[in-house]
Amino acid sequence: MGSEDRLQRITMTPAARRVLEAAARLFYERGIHAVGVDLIAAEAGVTKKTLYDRFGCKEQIVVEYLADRDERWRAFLAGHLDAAPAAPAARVLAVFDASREWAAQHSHKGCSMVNAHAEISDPAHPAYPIITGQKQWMLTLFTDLARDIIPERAGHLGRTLMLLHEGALVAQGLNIYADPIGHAREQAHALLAAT
Amino acid sequence: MGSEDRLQRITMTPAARRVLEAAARLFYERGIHAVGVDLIAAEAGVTKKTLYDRFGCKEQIVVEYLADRDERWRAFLAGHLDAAPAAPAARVLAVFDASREWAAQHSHKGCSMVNAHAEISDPAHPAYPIITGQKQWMLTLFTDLARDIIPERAGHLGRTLMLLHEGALVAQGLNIYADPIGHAREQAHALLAAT
DNA sequence: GGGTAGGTATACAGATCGGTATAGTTAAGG
DNA sequence: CCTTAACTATACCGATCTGTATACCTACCC
Repeated sequence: MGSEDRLQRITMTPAARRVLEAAARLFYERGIHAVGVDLIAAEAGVTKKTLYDRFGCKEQIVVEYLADRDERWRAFLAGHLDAAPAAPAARVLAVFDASREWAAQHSHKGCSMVNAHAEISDPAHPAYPIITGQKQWMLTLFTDLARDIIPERAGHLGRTLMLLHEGALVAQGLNIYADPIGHAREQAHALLAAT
Repeated sequence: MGSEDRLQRITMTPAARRVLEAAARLFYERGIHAVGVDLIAAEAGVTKKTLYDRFGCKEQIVVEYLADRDERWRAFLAGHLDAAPAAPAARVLAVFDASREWAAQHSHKGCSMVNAHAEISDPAHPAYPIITGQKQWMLTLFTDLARDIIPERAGHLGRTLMLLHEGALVAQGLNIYADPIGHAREQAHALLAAT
């Protein structure tokens, strides 16, 4: 949480919000390097001057895009976990349910973090820790949930759930077959039942 | 096979080969849009004119890059499958072994097809069928292998293996934890043993 | 021995890139 | 009433982008 605060601190005026919305849509849909600031400004209905007054540089827009997406996803997931039954296995399945719903709404092209990682190679890039941070956080989450099921093999189970989840996101983005997240959920269910 | 022949047909002179090698390395490492033709030509020790005489346009270099990588991977995998025991389960594990070895050698940043898909949004792009084609081919392979184990649930098992495999490639590329492909192999083994 | 294929070297064209400069507008707040 | 923040509009900068043009070299092959 602290890391996002240090990175993502920008006066979120109405125009800035429109810029971020347009940038998020374009970056996700076409890729980061393929989208220029002129296009972002035009799509946001905003002058380039305003854009640069708010964000300073394109790199900062990228950082805000990923940090915002990360924040929204965590909040979305938290909502699903709060609404889920207390049974440990049900909470694991709630993660997959959240992912399926999220994918249907915002991400038909796979995980934005994975996609961004394909374009951002330099670990010194300010957006880099956001990408790896979310994945580490997800692994920790799965491991924590696994600890309530089989404490002695929490790490092992957590890593397996992570694999199923990431694989499902890729399969969903590349349209390899229908409803891979549902399939992953089913596999997770079988895995937990066998324990 | 037929589709690659139609797409990838370029006179592979020594200079063209050097261009392709440089482009493959740079595209994979830094992303496709982030790498310019001038850099490719310089790294290949070749004039821009030669580059354009061989490939015509940058897009064609991208196509050759992905088609070549796809071809190499399939040949690499075929070698591992040929060397594997005839037992169906062993052949499944051989795929994961091949992936682990391939990743250690050529791909520390995840699957080049998935990464390229993050940058190529347009399905009309000539490289698009190469990307989706490889994933479909892998799903078919897993399903065919699964058919020799439990014919009545081959599709189901094939999709699960695909999930584990894709998830492992992502986890490996993002460095989420150590040796995810080995972990996926282990899970595949447990899955087949339980059948 | 002349044509052709595969090169090198260099210069350039037109578009687009990220980013800046200048000038003016509008609304809120002490 | 005057300042300031948040904007619009437009023009511009230098760098970099994909792609082309011109001229020359060299080996091979019929």
